[in-house]
Amino acid sequence: MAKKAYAGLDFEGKENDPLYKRRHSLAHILAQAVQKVRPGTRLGFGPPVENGFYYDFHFAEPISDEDFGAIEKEMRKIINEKQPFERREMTAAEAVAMLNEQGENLKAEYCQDLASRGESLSFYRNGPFEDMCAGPHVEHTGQIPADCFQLDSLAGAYWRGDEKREQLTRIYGLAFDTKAELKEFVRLREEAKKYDHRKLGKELEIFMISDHVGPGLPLWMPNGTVLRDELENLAKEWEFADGYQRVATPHVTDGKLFETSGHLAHYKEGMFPAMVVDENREYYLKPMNCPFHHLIFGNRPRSYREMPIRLAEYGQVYRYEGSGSLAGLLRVRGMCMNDAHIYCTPEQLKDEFTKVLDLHKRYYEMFRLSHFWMRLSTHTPERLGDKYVNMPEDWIKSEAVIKGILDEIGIDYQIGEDEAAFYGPKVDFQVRNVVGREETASTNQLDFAVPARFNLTYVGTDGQEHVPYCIHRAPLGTHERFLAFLIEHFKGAFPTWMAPRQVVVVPVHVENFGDYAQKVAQELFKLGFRAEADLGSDSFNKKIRNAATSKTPNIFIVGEREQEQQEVTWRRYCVKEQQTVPLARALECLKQARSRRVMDNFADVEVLGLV
RNA sequence: GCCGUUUUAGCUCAGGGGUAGAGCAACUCACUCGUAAUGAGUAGGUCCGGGGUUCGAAUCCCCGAAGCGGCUCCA
Repeated sequence: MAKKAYAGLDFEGKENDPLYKRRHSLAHILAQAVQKVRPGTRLGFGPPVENGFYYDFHFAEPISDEDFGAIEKEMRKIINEKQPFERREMTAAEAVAMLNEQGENLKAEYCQDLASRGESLSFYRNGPFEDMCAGPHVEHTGQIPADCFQLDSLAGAYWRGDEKREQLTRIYGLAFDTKAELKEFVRLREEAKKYDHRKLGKELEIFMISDHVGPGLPLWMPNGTVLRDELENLAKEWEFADGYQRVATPHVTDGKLFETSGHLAHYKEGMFPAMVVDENREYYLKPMNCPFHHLIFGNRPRSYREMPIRLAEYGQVYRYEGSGSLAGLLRVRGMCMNDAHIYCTPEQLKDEFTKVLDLHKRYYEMFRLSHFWMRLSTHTPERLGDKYVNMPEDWIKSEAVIKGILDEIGIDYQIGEDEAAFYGPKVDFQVRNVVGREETASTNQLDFAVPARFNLTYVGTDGQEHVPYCIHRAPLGTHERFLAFLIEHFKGAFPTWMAPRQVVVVPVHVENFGDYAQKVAQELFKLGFRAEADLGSDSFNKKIRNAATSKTPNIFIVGEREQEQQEVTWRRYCVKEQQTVPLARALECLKQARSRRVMDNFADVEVLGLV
């Protein structure tokens, strides 16, 4: 069931899909229009993509999205002209000569490469425009509805994805089957902005990023810290049950540690620069926890009898991410990993790796993340000794083991060729949440190289020393990314067990029922709930509104009847109906919801039925 | 890091060469209300930072920072 990955998109077998063809043809139409509006513009690539198409251009003069109107107008004109697409083939020499004569040096270069690989070159012409292209296309431009596309955005993009090459200007366009679908896509995208974790994180006071500290270094506010703590408690419980032991290690270290591990050789530019102190020792902020765990494992001789050894840590790490790639909590420079390293024997590898993948599934199912798939990142033999450790047999063997496990588990997976870590293959989990954000939630690696560098061994049944395998695993990835993802998935409304404020008690009238409200809040507080009575001077309606806009999962309303009967009227954030129940029962239900980690932020989940 | 773009009160935003405006939030007073905004008042700004042009810059120009959309990278 392995699929070939196409840069995050799966176009396999879609070339003949009519929408794919229209998007592809629209890219050509865009290029034709741009060259009309801006003569002398050179062409890069212009493929169809998930929601439309793009084309990369090299402009003589900078362009802005204010030019979109003119370009779109030209595109619609081309569509009106019903230009037929005509395919022709050329020899490489002819094509290169023609492209060079046209001044299309980028295309000519690519053409050269294809020709040297002996590939045949096809060209598509429509109207005055011709582009080297594998096709297929619509028969004529009139087959594209003029109201089903729009130009979307402008972006920089390197020629052939290489940052050392020319920076081109990419124009993105959206295109769908119908105008309604286009409008719906734009609407949903706007809607999703309301749930962006950066917006909700600010509104709900979850985290802040201050320029006084620096970009990519989030400060977790009280509400956000509750979320982290709850997540951490969950992980601790599950890891305890799975036989993990917790460890804690420093944020800085002598750089020799990362020389030994190989990280300094492979990822130095991704680390904060060294601090030189005492006797010119170079200290680094740690970008990874593994070498520390390796030292703990290697602290004394180990026997096969105590394997596997599973060392877990919520470890804070620091990576110098490029300034342009920072994004809210999704890409930061200081982050806390749900990290662990499992040291095991070759015989235990399959079992341990399977358990790790199963743990992922448990988390995703629990958080109702139903759209996830795996990506197996493998090595390429040509880059052994350079990007990858030169241990060809271990690569082949371990990739086969992991493939076997993935096929057995039966979750969809893609192969990411040439994307492994330097010390072994990776298995990433890719997740999509309810607002459509797609992220790598966690990356897990098999490591058959670094333990040996730390001289890690265990004594086997044969009395000989063996080097253990190491599984790096982080099912919740980092606090930062995972919570960013959850904030959006939950649209800011957390289940009772996680919610920063779990219950707010609202009296109908403060003077008359304020004392009872306070008593209810006290009861909740005694049970360890994060609860509060709203005794302020706002109107009753305003208090309900405040409780709702703060996305507090439970509102307890108390008035005359509730006070007399020792009841509360329970209104859940996500549910329209409310119910009046005895206080004792409400407390018991909440306790259950908390201890069972019920996902009561979803409307279909019942809470009152828990007792 | 690269390309494009944005930055005005705690928040969301309007304005624009003659030294700033709204709503919400905050604070004060009155109101005490049965299911999503009670009313009145008060206070609040180095218009991102630095330089330049100008009689005068928040507004125009240059440099920088940060945010956003992409690209590159992502142990």
